[in-house]
Amino acid sequence: MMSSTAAARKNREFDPNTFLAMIGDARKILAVPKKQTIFTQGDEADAVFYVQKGKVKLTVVSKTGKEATIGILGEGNFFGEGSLAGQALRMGSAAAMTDCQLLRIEKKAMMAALHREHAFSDMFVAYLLARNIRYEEDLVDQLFNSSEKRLARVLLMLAHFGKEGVPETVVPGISQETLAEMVGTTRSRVSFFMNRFRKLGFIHYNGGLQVHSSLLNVVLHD
Amino acid sequence: MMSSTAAARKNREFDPNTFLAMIGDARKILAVPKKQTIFTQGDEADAVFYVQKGKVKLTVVSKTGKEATIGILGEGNFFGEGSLAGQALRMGSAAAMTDCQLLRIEKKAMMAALHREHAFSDMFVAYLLARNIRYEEDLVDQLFNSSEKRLARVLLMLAHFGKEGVPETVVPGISQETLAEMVGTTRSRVSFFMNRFRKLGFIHYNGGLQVHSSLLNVVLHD
DNA sequence: AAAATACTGTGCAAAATGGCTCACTTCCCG
DNA sequence: CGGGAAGTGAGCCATTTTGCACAGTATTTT
Repeated sequence: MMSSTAAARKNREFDPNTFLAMIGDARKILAVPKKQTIFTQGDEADAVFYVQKGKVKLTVVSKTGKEATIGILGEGNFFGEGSLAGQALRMGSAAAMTDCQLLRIEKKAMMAALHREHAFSDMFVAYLLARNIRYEEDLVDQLFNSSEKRLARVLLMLAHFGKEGVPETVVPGISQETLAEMVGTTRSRVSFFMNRFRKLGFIHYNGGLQVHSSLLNVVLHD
Repeated sequence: MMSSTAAARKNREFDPNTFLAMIGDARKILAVPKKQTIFTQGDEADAVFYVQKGKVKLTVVSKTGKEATIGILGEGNFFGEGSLAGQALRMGSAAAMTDCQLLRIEKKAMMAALHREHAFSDMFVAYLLARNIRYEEDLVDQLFNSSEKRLARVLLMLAHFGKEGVPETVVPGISQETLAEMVGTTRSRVSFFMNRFRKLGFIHYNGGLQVHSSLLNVVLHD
């Protein structure tokens, strides 16, 4: 789940401008206001998106109605790439968590660019590799850890940690419900652990939610 | 987890020969006997592998000693690609489950080929996209489903289902222990469910383990 | 073929989790 | 500004899952 932090950091190499230049004009810049839907599970999938600014939430709804949050993407991330691999329909939904500036790139144009420009496909391969690593980590996390540790990990990944490990405010307006969907547990459980973390001084409410790096102890220790 | 079936099917386009031709000679063909280790978590990572024949198991060991199986890869799959993304050390281990024929490609050669040959990088991008989709599915599966359903899904993915949905023997010699590591539960739980599946006629022991497609009902229904 | 190993089927108590309810508190919108 | 919707903190109890422990059955090894 999530990805902003780690991915964005690893993806410094993806310069939006260089990127833009390569696509030509089969791309549109979209200004999406907070809370607006970008696409919905089941829609036809014929374009890839790139986040230039803002945060996007990806979710999936199961046959039984349960909802899961697959990731929260920030600047420098792609989403909707499934379409490139032949998925005709969106397997999940995407919505803006904050006001966003997105790039919408037609599947055709994207594939043409990938095939044409070395630098572009090099970049995209690097991106996909980074993404793969993150999915693998998430999966391992699910296989190994308890919901408490998974929550701690999600919080740490959502926190940016500015210059000196200074606690930074986590994506403002992320509800316990969403956290539960990312961790794969219930909201009441999240509430329970959040309070525990607060009592132990690992997190702090100050208008927004702040995460202290000592929360790492929860992830590392038993 | 796993991947042989789905991935292998989607990856028909990856013709080993075409593939081989593009790499030049910075690749070695390895014949790895069953049960032999290919690389170990913590080793230096300076090459990518490609499965030409056989099954390979990828595992990770947690700080607390727990073991998880990330995937079982068959023909047409790559592994160890983390190295391409800058991971200096192996994040997990790889071992041959059957006698294998592998291609070992030096990181340098791989990156050069990706940068040089359009067709090759097109192919690799397609591969990575497919891989991403599988990881996403696995993650969603973990977030949504009970361990019983996850086990059912793993069994279905391991089964090949030849021509007409005919039950095929699952990777011979896969222990309940390994299944437990893939599903993210305990062996006793796997034993419990396997017996349930057997009593309900979803699976069948005949020398090896056979999976009946009706097992799908477990995944689909409540 | 005997001995040593690996696998599997069960049973059980302890611990973790899922699902609800209910009482606040906040925040947003008309 | 009031009302309503959304988000939180708690508590409770039925289930599920974990963690062992053990005995019986294959498999391998020597």
